[in-house]
Amino acid sequence: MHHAMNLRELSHILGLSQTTVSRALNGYPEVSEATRIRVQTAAIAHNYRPNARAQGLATGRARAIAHVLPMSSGHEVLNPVFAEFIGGAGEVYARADYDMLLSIVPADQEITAYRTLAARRSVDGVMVHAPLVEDRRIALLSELGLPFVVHGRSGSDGPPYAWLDMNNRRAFARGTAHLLDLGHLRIALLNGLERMDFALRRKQGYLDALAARGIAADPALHDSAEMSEDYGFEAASRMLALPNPPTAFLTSSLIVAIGARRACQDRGLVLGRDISIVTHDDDLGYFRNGRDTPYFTALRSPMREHGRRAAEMLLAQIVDPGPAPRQQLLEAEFLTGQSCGPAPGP
Amino acid sequence: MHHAMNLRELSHILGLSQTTVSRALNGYPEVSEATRIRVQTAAIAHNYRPNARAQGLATGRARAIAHVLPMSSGHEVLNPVFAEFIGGAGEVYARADYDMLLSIVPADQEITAYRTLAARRSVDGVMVHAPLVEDRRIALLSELGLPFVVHGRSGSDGPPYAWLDMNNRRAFARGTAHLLDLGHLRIALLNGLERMDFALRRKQGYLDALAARGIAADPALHDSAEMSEDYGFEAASRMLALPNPPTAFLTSSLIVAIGARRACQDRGLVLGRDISIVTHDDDLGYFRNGRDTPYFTALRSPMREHGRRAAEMLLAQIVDPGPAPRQQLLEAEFLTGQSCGPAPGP
DNA sequence: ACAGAATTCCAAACCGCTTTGGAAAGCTTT
DNA sequence: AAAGCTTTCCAAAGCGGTTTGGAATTCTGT
Repeated sequence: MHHAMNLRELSHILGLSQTTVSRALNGYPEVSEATRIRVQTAAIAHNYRPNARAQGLATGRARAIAHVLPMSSGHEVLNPVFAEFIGGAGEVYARADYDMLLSIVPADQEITAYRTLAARRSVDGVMVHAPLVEDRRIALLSELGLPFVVHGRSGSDGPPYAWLDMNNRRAFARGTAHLLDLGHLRIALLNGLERMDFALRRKQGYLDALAARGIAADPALHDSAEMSEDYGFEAASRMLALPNPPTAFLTSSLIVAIGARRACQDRGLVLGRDISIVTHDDDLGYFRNGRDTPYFTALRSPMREHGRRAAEMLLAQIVDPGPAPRQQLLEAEFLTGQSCGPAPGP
Repeated sequence: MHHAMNLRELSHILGLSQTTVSRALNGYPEVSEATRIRVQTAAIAHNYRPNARAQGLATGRARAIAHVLPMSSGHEVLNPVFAEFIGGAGEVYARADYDMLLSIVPADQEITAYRTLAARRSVDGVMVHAPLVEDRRIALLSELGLPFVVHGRSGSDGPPYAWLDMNNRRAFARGTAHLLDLGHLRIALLNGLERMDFALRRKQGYLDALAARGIAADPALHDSAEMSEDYGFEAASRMLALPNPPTAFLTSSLIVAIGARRACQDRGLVLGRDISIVTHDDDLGYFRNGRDTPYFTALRSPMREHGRRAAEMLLAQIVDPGPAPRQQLLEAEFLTGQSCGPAPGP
């Protein structure tokens, strides 16, 4: 275990001042090319890297981004969707030499967590995950003057802010329309929690498509909960046991679809013949919708790519806070799989 | 947007020196209780929190832990198992007022990433994920003098280091024995990548149990790959198509088991009657093995809890580097589900 | 050969905190 | 009232970088 080399020591070794060494390493023009090379090779040879905290203190920039994940007493911490998004964002940060700070805080301390982040100057920016229909974080962060990007949106009013979202409403309208085109009339929606902004928009899309064909939505065919395999299984089982069961499901995630599939299979229903499923697909690395050809007919929206783009937006905003906040609305890709077929005859 | 309050300003407001204010806030005894209260209320009123980088620079401690996740060109970044572990660790860090630094780096730059972390003094400790059978990181971190805890183990030789692992070998021996007890003779193993230490140990456990009954392992009933749903599906499908197919599967994760289940169901086999599955279960929040009663017969090893414990080990080691590195070997819990039955007669 | 410009380097201030070594003030003792 | 303790506070020196304002040196042009 050797002590860490620091700037003073390195400059002593080189017989130069700290100023010159610092400038040589940071690419300032006031230093001759010869000394720059000499300094750089010495830095590598002695394994010198500037102390992150000293550098941060001097420059006033943390070169770090925070992702705050609320942890309710339940289990919804780092779900696979967050994980994939964070993976994408992390790639971008790594390339740009930014650190990622992951804060996992009890849900009721989330606001405090943001305030602390700002007051302590721990990070240069914040990524906001999973916005609610009404989300206080957006106003808070604007007030704190901390650059941020929201993955998703929240409501529709208020001053503009930077966000990146998929067009949930259109995607779910499209999925519903696809099932309607196949003749399905009893289409069930297994949605996420509808205090989440994205889930509400998805429901609106579903209702839009039904309304466009003059079909009344049946409340018995609509459920909303945290997305998990057994939620999909239980909700689908319950609906299939109705006197007038659905002939198709629209699910809000692949995991829910898998649960729904299990429910169908348990009742001996064959997917694509007796029953149809259209699902949203976040394109998770560890849970793919089929290897090469899609298994479920799906609306795909690649989370990893969302993470990359959102991170790039945030970094750009930090480097140049000037321009008005940007927005990106991405369309989901429609994938035809093997999980859909025409509505079975009566 | 207001500027951040700092110590100097706060001390001016209070008419005290920075020293006194700092000591009042950090609980030193040299300050009267009256001024301490006066200082504390003023700090809250003016929303003062010490600048993280200045504090770190002065104390020499970062109050941060790094988790480095290698990102190969494939997709194995933040898999759900990592995510769950990190969630558990993050809870502990938050309670202890530590930050979590998540570094996502290209796999070939992982060693550099650790060196940089050490040289820049970015963190006080490191968590090592997913150790390989031969893992260079352990020697490197020892050499760098950076406290670390390994989640898992690597090989068996070399100087001791801190780790937390489940008893993979015993767990898989037990799972195999359970199937043997049910009369199964053709038991397939769908393992993870066997350059990972945990996967090799699991294979050993499987072989142990077979050997204990004098049964030769059939290479056709053994596969190993990155754990995903479609790997489970494809490997199981392939094996079921053999002239002499397996009557039971032992899978290395719930996700693989779900894929295997799909393969069985596609061939019309009923789980627990025609075919049995025993799986390892990491007890992931978002992918539970049944809601209240287990669906799959499983060896459960709660990842979240692993994360908590490993984080506690690491923090303890940072606070007091004195004692010899600790190790924790946890036993998996055996859960009886509905996925197993006696071997079908010939 | 010399003034003036350009190049190359450095001493010192600063970022915001902690912590050391006293100093000043308040209380007992004798 | 002086001496000796506590109690309470402060000035100043780090921590390890970046950056400003000059100074010393070398390079031009005449």
